[in-house]
This record gives sequence, C-alpha cells and structure tokens, in this order.
Amino acid sequence: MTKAICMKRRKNGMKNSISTTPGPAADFSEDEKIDKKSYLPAYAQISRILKQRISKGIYAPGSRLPSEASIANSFGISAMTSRQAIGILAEEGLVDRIQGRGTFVKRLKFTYSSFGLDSLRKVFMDRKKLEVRIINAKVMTASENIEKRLELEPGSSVILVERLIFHDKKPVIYQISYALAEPESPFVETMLDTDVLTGLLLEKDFSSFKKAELRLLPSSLNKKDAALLNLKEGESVFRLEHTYYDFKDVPSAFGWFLITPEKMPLISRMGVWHD
Amino acid sequence: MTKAICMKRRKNGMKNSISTTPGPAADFSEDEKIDKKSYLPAYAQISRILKQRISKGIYAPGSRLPSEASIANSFGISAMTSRQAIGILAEEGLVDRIQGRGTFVKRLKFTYSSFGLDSLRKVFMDRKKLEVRIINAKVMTASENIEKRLELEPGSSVILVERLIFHDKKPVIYQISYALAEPESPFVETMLDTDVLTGLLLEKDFSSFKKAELRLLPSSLNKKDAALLNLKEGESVFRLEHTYYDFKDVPSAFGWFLITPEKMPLISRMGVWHD
DNA sequence: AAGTGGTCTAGACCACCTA
DNA sequence: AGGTGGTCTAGACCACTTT
Repeated sequence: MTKAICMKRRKNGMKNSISTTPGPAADFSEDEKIDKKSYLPAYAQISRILKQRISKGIYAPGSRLPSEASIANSFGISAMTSRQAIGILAEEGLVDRIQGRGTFVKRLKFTYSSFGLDSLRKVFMDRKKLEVRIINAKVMTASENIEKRLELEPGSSVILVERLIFHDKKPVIYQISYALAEPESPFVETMLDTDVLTGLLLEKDFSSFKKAELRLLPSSLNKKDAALLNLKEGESVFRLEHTYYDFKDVPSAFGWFLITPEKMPLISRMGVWHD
Repeated sequence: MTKAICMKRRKNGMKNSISTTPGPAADFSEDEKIDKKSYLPAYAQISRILKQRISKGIYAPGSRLPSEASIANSFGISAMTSRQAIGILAEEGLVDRIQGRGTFVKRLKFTYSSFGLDSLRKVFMDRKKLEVRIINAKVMTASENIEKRLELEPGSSVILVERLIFHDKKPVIYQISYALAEPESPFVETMLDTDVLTGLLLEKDFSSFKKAELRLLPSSLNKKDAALLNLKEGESVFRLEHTYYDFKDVPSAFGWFLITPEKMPLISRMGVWHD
C-alpha cells in the first residue's frame, strides 16, 4: 500500500489534465508515448526513448537529433523538459550539443572514457570481511622524495604508517603513508588509529581536507611487498598514489596503495549498454 | 571588436533592468553579488561563489548548504537558476543532494574518483608527431582466448593486426587487435588501413559500433614487447583492453594497447582545486 | 531570416524528511 | 506542518550557425 501511493505520483492536477484528447500539436509521433501518470519523470521517459532510438541506429552515430523544440512538440511537453531529457544523454556522453547547430550522436572515442574506483569501494564497504592491520608505524626523518612530496624542510620528521588490508582473511591491499610529524596536530593521533584510509573510506568523520590528488600507475611487486600480499615477486599490480591537502593548500599526507587488479577491475563502457 | 560584442552578452532587456536600485528581496548578502550584464551566466557566477565558500571552509565538509530557495532569494535570482548553479557543484562531485534533507558538502572519498584518458587523447591529437606503423597483419585461426572474446565457433578465422605507434619518432604504444575474418564486411578492408585505432581516434568516420568496453590493467613487458617499445623487459606498463560491439550486440573487435605510464598519466582530483 | 542550443523567469505541484 | 530537493510549464530573450 505504501508503494501504491508512489504509483500515482505524477501530478495530474495541472491546467490541462486531459488524457483522451491529445491537444493541439501532439500525437504525430507514431511510436512511443509518455505516461504522465507514471512514477518515472517525463524527462527520464523521453531520455529512455531517445536512447533506444540511438541504440537501434534510428539516430546513427554522427547524425543530428531532432531539435529540442521539435522533441518537446512531438511529445507534448515543454521545451525545458525536452532539454532536460537531452541533458541526460549529454551527461552520459552519448551526444554532443553544439550551439546553433544541433545535437549530434557521438561516435565512440575511447579517449573520452574514464575509469571509476567503484569496485574498490565495494571491498571497503564490506566491513565484516574487512580487516586492517598496522604492520609498521614510526617517526622517522623524511627521505628526499617524501620531503618533496610534503614540501618539507630538509631533515623534517615524518610519521610513517604501513598497513595491510585483508578481505576474506586474505591480504589484498598494502598501504604506506607519510605525514608531517606534528605532535600537536589531531591529525597525527588519528593517523595511528584510523588514518586516511579508514577515516576517509569508512565514514569515520575524519576529513578536514580541502582537496586531494590521486595518481594511478602500473607497478610490479618487489620481494618484500610480494611476500606481504602473498603473491609472486614481479607480479603486476596497481599503484594508487594519494596526496591530501589541508585548507591552507599544504600537502598533509602522501602515500600509496598496492592493489591486485582482481580486487579492482577498472572497466569503462561507451555507447548504449542498457535499453 | 568581435570580442567586444561578446562582452555585453547578458540580456538586459528584461522586465527589470534596473542596475542602481537593487529591487525587492535582494542585497542582504554582504559579500559577492552577481553581475547580470556579465558574459558569465548567472548560474556560473553563483556556482563559482558557492565553490569559493566551500574552498574557504565557510561551508565545511559534511555541513548543509543554504536551501535552493534561500540562495535564489539572497542573490535575487529564480529558483531554477539557483538550482542549476548547485547542479554544477553536484556534477563536479563537490556536494550531495538529498531530497527532503538538503544539499551537503561532500567529504573527500577517493573511492568515488575516476580517471580519464585525456592525456592519451593529446598524444593522438598531435598528428604531426604521430606515426602509426603496421608491423604485422594476417589471417589466422583464432586461439581459444580470442574465440571466447569474439564469441566465435571453434576453428574460426580472424584477422590479426599489430601496430606500433610512434610519437616524436619514439615508439610509445603497441597495439594488437583481432576481428572476425569476414571478407564481405567493409570492416575488414578498413581494418588493414585505418582500423579501430585510427578510425575511432582520428575522426576517420569509421564507427558503426553500438557500444564498447574498455578494461585497464597493470602489466609488465615481455621480451618481445619490450624490444618493440625500446624499453627494458619487465618494465611496468598499462594494458588497455578494448572490445567493440556492433548494432546486433555482437563483439566485432578485440585487442589491447600497451602504453607507458609516462605517456598516459592517470590523475584524479577531489575537492576544490580552482578558485 | 530562420533555426538551433543556452539562459532565465515566476510561478506550480510533487515526494521526501524532520519535527 | 513546514522545509527541502525534484519535476514541470509557457513563455521570453540571447548567442551562434546556416541559409
């Protein structure tokens, strides 16, 4: 019953709620019609229909879509709504909008794709199977590389924390991170306990950062790291470097993850995959 | 002069074009005001201002933004426009909108980031420095792996094409691709000449595909590939696998690129980086 | 001049959440 | 009940491109 309320969601009490008479300038599209009483918004319905047409090749790659005005007209909706529908396709990278010329179906160009870290999120969200083990934590003098990354004076002290992340009792991610050793900072205390990793990933409410930069690299395991991850030396893994900046734009933490590609499949899809 | 025309772009012929009198329900925001005569749309100006406030920590991570209505009110714009402004922030991943609750500044969670292939695009766009050399092309019986990837009957023939892509006279990308050997298909002819690579990347107008899937993997060079790319055996590279599907959802082409990370830096930024 | 996408308004109603 | 985001309208005007 609670669902049933949702079903008659779409507004029906507007000026023109006629359903039998199509009204002027409508109903000359022979195929799909939109259902104003549906729980799916009109713009989503239009968007779906247009996507299907692209999928069927009715609107071929490179060709022009009908204008926003004519789409609005043929479906009996306002221009803003048809625009919103096309906006969905544009966001999904299916079409390009060019002012004054029209909207065009994109050709598949993989250099426009991108890879998200959703799969990694799944690993971290599965908290029952997750275990984070600190295998090393100490204060040390920064190496030259770390000095550069954290913009430190020569000879500065930094905190080093090494972690091993287990999923299903198996080690899957190795992390190492560095931060300036400022005993006063609340940052340091937290680091030894929850840290960038658990803090930022596990909603631990520790994120007074303004911005961060990630860099993804291919890497092969050295002897030590391979042993930790229970893999063979030389095996290929992802290396995910991270630098976090505070609100003064000072880099506060730097480190990297080593992750097996099985635990982090990076997949990107182009074109029409659904409907 | 042509630029000057652009400068007075913003419409001024609307009902209330008063510039001295602020009008009702405006001018109680003490800081920034928007310039209706600016060439920058109002929604972009609002968006920029809100972004700056996030950047300064005025709107802290996790906190709620003013409601769309109150933003519209305080800047003297319509609700739709303020909504559009906030939409920009949402698209950029800076805020989350939750119906009935409000709009909240996101905490930095790197599992929500993604990596784009823009850098690769630059390599391919630089056509003067680009050279594509076919180093092998033949018809052969599909291996078990290729059979599976292209959903072929056992014993099917496929076309194999190996390429080496030079940038600045140096080999930077190695590509191998397979496609079903159908002598009738226009696909095959094109493949030996322009192919998936040049076709899809270099605007060669060859893209009658419905969809495609890419997969990014870490890999290390074997002896042969290292020699081709002028690198050391065992060096870490990106392996970018691609599968293209035609409009009948049949996989038509499969292959992969080997790319040095220097030629394809994968960087992702979170939070406020500009303004 | 006509057509296209882009911006904007001033309203309206809806679904959801918190109180 | 009141506030918040989400959808929608019927217009208007603007900037750009093509004819």
